[in-house]
Amino acid sequence: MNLKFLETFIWVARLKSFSLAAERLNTTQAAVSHRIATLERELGIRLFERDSRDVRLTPLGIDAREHAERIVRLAADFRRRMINPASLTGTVRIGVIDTVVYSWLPTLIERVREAYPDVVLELNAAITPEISEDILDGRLDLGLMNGPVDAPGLVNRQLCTFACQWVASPALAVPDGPLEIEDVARFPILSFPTSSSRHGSVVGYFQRSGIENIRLHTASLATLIRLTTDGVGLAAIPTVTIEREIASGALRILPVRTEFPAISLYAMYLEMEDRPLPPLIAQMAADCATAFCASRDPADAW
Amino acid sequence: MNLKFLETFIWVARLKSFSLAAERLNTTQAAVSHRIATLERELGIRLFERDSRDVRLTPLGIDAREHAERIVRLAADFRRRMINPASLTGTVRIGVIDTVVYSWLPTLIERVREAYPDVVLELNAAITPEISEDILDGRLDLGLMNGPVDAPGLVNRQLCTFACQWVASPALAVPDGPLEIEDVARFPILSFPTSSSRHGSVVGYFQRSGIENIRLHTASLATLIRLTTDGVGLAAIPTVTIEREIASGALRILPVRTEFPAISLYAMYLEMEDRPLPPLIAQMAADCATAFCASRDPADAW
DNA sequence: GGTCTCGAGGAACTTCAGGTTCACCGGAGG
DNA sequence: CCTCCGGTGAACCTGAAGTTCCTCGAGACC
Repeated sequence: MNLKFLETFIWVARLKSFSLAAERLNTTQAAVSHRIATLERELGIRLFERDSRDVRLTPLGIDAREHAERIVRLAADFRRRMINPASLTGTVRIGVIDTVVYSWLPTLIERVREAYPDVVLELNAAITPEISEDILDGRLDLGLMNGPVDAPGLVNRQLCTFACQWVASPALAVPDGPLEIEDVARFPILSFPTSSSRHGSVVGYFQRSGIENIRLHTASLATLIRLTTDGVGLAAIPTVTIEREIASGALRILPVRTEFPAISLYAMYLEMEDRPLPPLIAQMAADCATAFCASRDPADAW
Repeated sequence: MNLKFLETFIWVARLKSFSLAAERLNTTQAAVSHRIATLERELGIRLFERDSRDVRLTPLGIDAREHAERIVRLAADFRRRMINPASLTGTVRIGVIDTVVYSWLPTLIERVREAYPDVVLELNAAITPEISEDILDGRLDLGLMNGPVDAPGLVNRQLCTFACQWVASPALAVPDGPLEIEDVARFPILSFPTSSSRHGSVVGYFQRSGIENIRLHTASLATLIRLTTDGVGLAAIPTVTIEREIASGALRILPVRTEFPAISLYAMYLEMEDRPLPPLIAQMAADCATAFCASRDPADAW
């Protein structure tokens, strides 16, 4: 019995397909078929019921899966704990959303450099749905993004939550004092890229209050901030990412009654026997996020 | 990472020697060296401190050993639970002491035949020290004997305890009524083979009462029973092994004040990744022993 | 009904991890 | 100083596992 075989078994069970599991494990479908057949022969039991339609676990297989997952998890844990950080090498491809870039990402990069001097980070700023797809398709190793995302085998690790506030340039003619959501909707709204999860929050925010006709502009966070400081409109942004603009007076927080929902950041990766780094870096990210929140107003970040 | 490598690591840690571990694992010392080196390279840490004197675990190695044992145990457990009994084949070499032969061994053989039809049992009756040595040297797979025995990697599983009573032939001129230990010592004493653990009990029994000069004869249990029924002397024997002789009146139990110590039976085997049968048969032996005790006077067997 | 597609399984060949053999080395001990 | 003992390193070998390619069976679609 072999850990790789158990891992293969788990992936076939998760994805209910030999060929998808093969793809995920970077091997051929025949190899997966062979591994499962070997396991079944070794144990003398049938793990999967196959027909041309799909692949299902047998009752014994369901049992076996639980055991197998425990063993593989324990083995991964062993590696993670025992491995010497200095000996880790290679490249980790990380997908990040802008919110992370503008909060604790620099700290994380610094800490990774210190802890794993021979590890190269390849950072890709993108939006959550793109990142999660890239992780599932093996183009990225780790995502730092909105969550959680539910997909077979995807580990979601919560990092922190950031409060969002409506902000505007002081130059913009926004009345002083408490604002209703309708007051906000009179201005152009600057939102995140159309297919991003954050864009959905903005649209949902107004829909819940029955407001339909809003003027929406979309852009990435950096551009958003720039446009907002330029007085193009209002934006709901995690306050921790615009500390400088608020301090300098380039942006001011608007006291809107209907609170904009906070966003939760997650680290995500596929648990793989031969890739110890993603969970380790996810752990560091959690540490960085916690440290970051501790140094901020608990109303803004927790 | 590979379960076989972890198992090798554990054995080197247990035996504190590469070559002994190699012997135990039926491979060459170079292979063991290679496996450890691979593990150490993979983890980037040193697991053992070697010098010409001996092999010791490093502090990190001590940590690793605990994790490794947990993983290997879980994997063995997985096999044991999932494996289809009907698919098990091969020969299991079992060492048994006579007490087991004369109590529940036939039941065990029957049950094994039913549960594992393709498994061949090779039985060897011997005394405890011989059996345990044969297990440690790989000449036997399982022992059913006195215990416990403490040796690295040896699993001791308690099965049952049998009370021992002094018995004699009614033909022998043993006075009726309660006997003192000194009364017993006046007769020739029939004991177990000199190097057996049971022989030690007999000698110790008299020594504790300060009795030195006893006439001792030694033989295996079967011969012992025969000699005792023939009136050669007295013997302290597990009552459950001489039920027939007592029922027929060939032997009678002597009411000796100083109780002879009961004996505990254990199943013993070396936990090995690729040998699922010994623990399974040990489990069946425990079941047989429990059933056997349940059908006897709880004062005789428990 | 023919045929197209999709996924599992099987056969033959290839690859490489891991094993074996053997020479070497360093310390202990006569 | 020599020898023994036990671990290491290197070269070569073996076999388990992987790859490639083919077959097969079951829908799905025309």
